[in-house]
Amino acid sequence: MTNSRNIPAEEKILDAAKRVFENKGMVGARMQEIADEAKINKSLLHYYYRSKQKLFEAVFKSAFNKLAPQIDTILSAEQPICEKIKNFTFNYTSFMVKHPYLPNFILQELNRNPDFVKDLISNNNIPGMKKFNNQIKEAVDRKKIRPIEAEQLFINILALNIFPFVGAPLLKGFLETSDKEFKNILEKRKTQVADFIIQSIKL
Amino acid sequence: MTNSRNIPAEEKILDAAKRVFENKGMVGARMQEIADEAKINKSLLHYYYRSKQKLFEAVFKSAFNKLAPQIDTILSAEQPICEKIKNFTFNYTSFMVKHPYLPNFILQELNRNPDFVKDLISNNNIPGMKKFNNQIKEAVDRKKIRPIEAEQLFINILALNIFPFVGAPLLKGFLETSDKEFKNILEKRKTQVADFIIQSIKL
DNA sequence: GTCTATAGCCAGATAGAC
DNA sequence: GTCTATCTGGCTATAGAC
Repeated sequence: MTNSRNIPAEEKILDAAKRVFENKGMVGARMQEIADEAKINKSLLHYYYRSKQKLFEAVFKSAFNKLAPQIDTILSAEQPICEKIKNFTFNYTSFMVKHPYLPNFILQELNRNPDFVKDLISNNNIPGMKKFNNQIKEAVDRKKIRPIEAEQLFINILALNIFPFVGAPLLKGFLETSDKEFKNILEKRKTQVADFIIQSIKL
Repeated sequence: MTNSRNIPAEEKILDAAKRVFENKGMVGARMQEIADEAKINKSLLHYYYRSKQKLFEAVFKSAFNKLAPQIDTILSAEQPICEKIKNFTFNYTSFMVKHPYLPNFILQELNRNPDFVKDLISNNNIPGMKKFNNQIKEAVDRKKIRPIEAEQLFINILALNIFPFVGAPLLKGFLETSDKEFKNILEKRKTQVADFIIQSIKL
């Protein structure tokens, strides 16, 4: 029964909530700020989402459901390993440049409440490590790549791709770069990270 | 004029504040919880540190001053590049296994307030990238390592070492490992990360 | 569905006795 | 220096008119 001509209030709220929560986190966010951002009365937030916690969960799930499929491609896409790494690196970094707060938001909230992960991953039909494990074992056995454990390779791939966004302020500090220069560095990483990894595992 | 026989209150407060802030962050921490943790009356916190903000800053600076010198060794230690990477990886991971909340705390707060970095790094007589830049350029020119930009290598080294701690809940979820197994994986990284990097840059 | 007003709680900070 | 009691403000959440 929502007003169907304009953008429905429920949607405006969720959009605003995403912006505020992703910036300030669950604890730092204020319902008033979300209402202002949505240009809507504060009590409507409760009308549509009952509580701050419920609104937060809607935002968090939506964010996680954006990130998880990206990561999943590394695990289960049907591609030779090197091609996979190249594609993932390029796609992931392109995506994150557009949503730079996303990884930080997710990691911050997961560290606050580590139990979240289990629900989310099992609900999200993620095939887990099995397939990736097999792919790496096979590639090692057939002497296509140097011996490496699938787990360690997986961590390395995620680390090299995700950390530049989570650690941006630290990196900017040590590198003494402006925001613009840093963006440039990220741009280069779209291809260089894959090269770095492949160089390390190729025979 | 502080009581000098027992552990001084000021010190007990700072210790307790470290534990609480590093767990909950500035916004999530409660003065009452810090007081309880220190087994001290809440108003003493204000007596010694005036405000939550001031207490937080003391904790944050102390944390940053633990982390920064570690990172600095990558930039300015007098060692051949490969040896440097091996030492850093081993030392950093050993250190972080003992303080697993530290990197997450620092990154979270830096993302909340990115301007912090400038003060901290300039006050901390960190020589910056210059030396590292020269070292890498020279190694490349003398054909000791494959061509790579110092900035990118620096980011890669930090990413591979820091991310496993910041991203632990996410990684545990995807890898489907228990805490114990994950600790084991980290243990292996003390040497494997260096091998991974060196493999990638060696000729 | 949308608004105003306010209840109810909790946290940081201070006053003031000892 | 340390304690108890309390002020003050800010925030989530709800009641109730329209």
